[in-house]
Amino acid sequence: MNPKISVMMVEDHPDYREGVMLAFETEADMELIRIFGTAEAALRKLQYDKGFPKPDVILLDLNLPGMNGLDALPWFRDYVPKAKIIVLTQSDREDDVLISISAGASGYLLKSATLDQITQGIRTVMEGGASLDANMATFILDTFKKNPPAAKMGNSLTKREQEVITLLSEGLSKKEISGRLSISTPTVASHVAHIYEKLMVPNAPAAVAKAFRMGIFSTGKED
Amino acid sequence: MNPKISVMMVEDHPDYREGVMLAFETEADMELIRIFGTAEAALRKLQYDKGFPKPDVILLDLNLPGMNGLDALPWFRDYVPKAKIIVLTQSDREDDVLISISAGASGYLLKSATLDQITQGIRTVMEGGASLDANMATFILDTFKKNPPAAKMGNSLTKREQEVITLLSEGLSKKEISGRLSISTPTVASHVAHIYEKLMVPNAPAAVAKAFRMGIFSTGKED
DNA sequence: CCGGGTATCATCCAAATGAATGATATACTT
DNA sequence: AAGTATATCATTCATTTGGATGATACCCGG
Repeated sequence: MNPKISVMMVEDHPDYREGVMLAFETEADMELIRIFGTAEAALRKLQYDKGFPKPDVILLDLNLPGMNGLDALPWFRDYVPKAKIIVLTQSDREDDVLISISAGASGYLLKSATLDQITQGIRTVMEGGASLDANMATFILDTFKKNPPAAKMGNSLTKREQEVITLLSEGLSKKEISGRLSISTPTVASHVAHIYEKLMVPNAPAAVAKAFRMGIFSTGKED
Repeated sequence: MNPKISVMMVEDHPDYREGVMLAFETEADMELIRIFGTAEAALRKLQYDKGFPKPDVILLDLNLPGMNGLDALPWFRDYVPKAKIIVLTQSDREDDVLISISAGASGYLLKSATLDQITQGIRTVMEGGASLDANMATFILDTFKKNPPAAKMGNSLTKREQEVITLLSEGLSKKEISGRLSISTPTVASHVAHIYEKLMVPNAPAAVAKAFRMGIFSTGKED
C-alpha cells in the first residue's frame, strides 16, 4: 500500500556504499534509489532533473571530496524540504553534531553503527523521530543542560517583573512600558528596582544580560 | 562476570509495574531489584538503609502520589550519583522533558514505549548513551536548533565595540568603561552610539538583548 | 591621493534612569 | 489573625544616558 521509503545516499567510500546497499536488499520497506559520490552531483540532480524522484531520506556523509557535507546540508534542505536527512559519518566531533542539528538534520549516526541501526534509524526519522548515536545524544543533552533553554523555574521573577524586563529588553523606556502595561511610571520603576535586587545587578543592561543567561528569555525567539 | 544491571523502579500504577516486571523476567543481563510506589519511600530507603544496594538505573515515573517525580529527580541524583535515571511517564509535555533533562536524566521514555524499548533503553544508558522517545528527541533537537549554543556568525561589530558592549552587559556605566579601557567617556559614548546604529536599537538594554540573540556573547558558559 | 571605516576626544543639554522613602490593597501562607 | 509577597502609586534628586555637532588621526583599498 504505502510505497517503500526511498532513500538516497551521498557517500564516496566504495566499501561503505556496498555495505549499505547490502543492508537494503534484506529490507522490504525501504529502497536505496540512488547513490552519489559527491554532494555536488546529488544537488545538481535534485535541482535540474525534474523527473528524478524526491527521496524521503538522505543519508549524508560529511567527509566528501569537493563540497563538504556540512556545507551541502542546507542546500539539500532547500531542494528537498520534505526529505529527512541523516548524517552518517565517521566524525564524532562535537561541533559537527551541533552544526548538523542546527542545520536541520534529523539524525546523526556514526559509521561504527550497525547496518541494522541505520535501517532502524531511517524508520525512526520517517515516523517523525530523531535518530542519534548514543554518545552524540548524550553530548547534546549535556550541552542542553548547560544552556538552560527557555522554560521553567528558578528565576524567581514574578510574572509582572518578567513582563517588564521583557519590554525593557525590547528597548522600551520606563515611560513606554508604563503606557504599554497601563500602569504608572513609578510602578514600573518599582518593578525594575525589584528585578535588579533579585538579579543582583546595578542596571538595565546587566539585568537583560543576566536574564538571558538565566533563560528568562527564549534565546532563539519566534521567527 | 560483570553482574547484572540492577534497576530500581518508582511507579505507583500496579498494572504498569507488573508489565515491567514481566519484561525483566526474560532479560538475562538486568534485574529489577526493587519497586517503590512513591518517591519518598525510595528516597528514604536510599538515604537511610546503608545495606540497600545502589541501583545502576532508576526508572522514574513523573506522576506520583505525594512528591512529584520531577522534584524528586535531583534528590535521586544526590543520593545515588552514579545511577542513571530514566524518566518513564505518560507525560509528553515539553516542559517535563526539558526539566528532566536539565535535572540530569539520561533518558525520557513514554509509557507508550514497548517493553523491549525500555530494556533496550536501559542498556543504552548503561553504555553512556541517552535513551529518548523519538518525538521528545525531535523536540529537544528543535529547541536546540533555535538555541544555537555557540554558533557564531558575522556580527559586524568591531572588536572595540564588542569590548564595550560586553562591559555594558556586565553592568558597568560609561564612565566605568572609560576607566577600564583607558579611554575617555565621550569615546565610549561614541562606540555605544555606533553599536546602537548597527544593531538598530534605541538603548543599552535592547542592544544587550540583540547581542545575545546574535551570539555575540557565549550565552552562558564557563562554569 | 582621496574616501571610508575605525578609534579617539570635546562640549552641551534635555530626557531618562536608579535610589530612597513611604503608602495602600490584595492574595497566599501559616 | 498575622505575616509575607505582590502590585500598585507618589515625590524627590543626583547621576547617567542618548543625541547632536565637530574635530583629529590612523589604516586600507581603489
